[in-house]
Amino acid sequence: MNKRQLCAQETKRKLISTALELLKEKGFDAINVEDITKKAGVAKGTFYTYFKRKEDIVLDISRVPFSEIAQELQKMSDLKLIDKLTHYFHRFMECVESCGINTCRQWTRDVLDPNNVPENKDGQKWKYDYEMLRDILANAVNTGELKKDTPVELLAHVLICELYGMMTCWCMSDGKFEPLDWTQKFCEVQLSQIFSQYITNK
Amino acid sequence: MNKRQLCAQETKRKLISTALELLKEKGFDAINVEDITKKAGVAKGTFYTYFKRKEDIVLDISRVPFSEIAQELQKMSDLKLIDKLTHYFHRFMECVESCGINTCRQWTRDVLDPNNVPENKDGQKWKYDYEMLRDILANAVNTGELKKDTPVELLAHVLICELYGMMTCWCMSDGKFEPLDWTQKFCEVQLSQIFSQYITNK
DNA sequence: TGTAGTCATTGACTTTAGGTCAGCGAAAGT
DNA sequence: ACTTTCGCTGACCTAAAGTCAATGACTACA
Repeated sequence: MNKRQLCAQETKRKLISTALELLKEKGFDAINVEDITKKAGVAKGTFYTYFKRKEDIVLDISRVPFSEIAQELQKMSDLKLIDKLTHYFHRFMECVESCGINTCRQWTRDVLDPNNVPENKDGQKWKYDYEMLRDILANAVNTGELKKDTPVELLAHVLICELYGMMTCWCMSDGKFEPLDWTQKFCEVQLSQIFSQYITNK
Repeated sequence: MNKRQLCAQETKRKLISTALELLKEKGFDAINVEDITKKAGVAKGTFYTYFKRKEDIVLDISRVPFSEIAQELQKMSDLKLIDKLTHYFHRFMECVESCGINTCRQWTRDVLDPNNVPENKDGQKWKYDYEMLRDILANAVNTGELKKDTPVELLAHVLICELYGMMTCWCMSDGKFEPLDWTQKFCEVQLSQIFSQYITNK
């Protein structure tokens, strides 16, 4: 990687971190592209070298932390199903919370943006999350931790709805509850409940 | 109500129904205020007599159908808890689906809009829905259908997250699954599961 | 029935901010 | 040393949200 590429990478990183700061502080609608570029020390046009639209930078902000969760899960294949799911829920909400409610709110709005929903775009993130959960469950069926007749897809769908719903409700509530507390309670009280009739005692 | 007020009411109704048509067809971002007013046969300025911002009309579209659900539930006080909840989930998703995915998507984006989140604004709709569910559960505790030690708030929260999550995921999926089918399956397979340890056999 | 007042309606106008692009110059390639 | 590449610049463009003074049909009251 040569000097020019390093500079470009640094500029993009600077834009993303500056945008995150401003988003946390003021929210997406209250800032404009020039606010971001001025604070980052570049010209307005530079923004559009890295992001097609103002909204796109929000999706980039979350990309790194979320991709880490997937990597973590692969290293935990020996954990029990409930513990694995608890970890996933916990880490997901941890990412959500660390980005701040303004960022998370705009991220959700972005993902619901018709421009991002079509195939292969960021609106499909929910699908990767769903598939990850489905694979975890399917794996538990294979290892015999869950019964053969477990409705894997339905349960994965229930879980993904719960997760995204928790995030959505948190944003709607304007941060009136602690997402990590609720997640923990949910995992403690409801996770085993949801799986009770499918879990074996192996 | 005099002629002038009737005309005004009719104009607003016309704007709302025209907007719903256009939203279903093209989506929020693809239409502008003039598209709505032209098709409704009024001038652009008239729009702003009834709605402060372009976004506000979407919230009004959903107000009537959703308020009907609350009324229905009050007439069903003799139903069993699970049946009551099943009805609520079913009717909620029916409203969601009948508005069309574009409208629903924008409605969710609207409700997440920082301008609508503060106290007393439409962003708090989730709270009314949560309170409605909480009251249904609290009532079931009073009648003895649920045990005294039922964690009413946690369960109401789980349900509201599931409901809003289902809607959010449907929008994100670009309509790749049938919300009514999924709701029905969820109610059949999971509702009794969620309450299993709290339900009495009275 | 006449007249003063109200208010829904109008559409030209303002404003704002997202997005474009031709040109620049430092770095890379030869 | 010369050419090419490409990240960066910022003045400029443009679309569309939102404003407002003027209008005239309707209401209210004498």
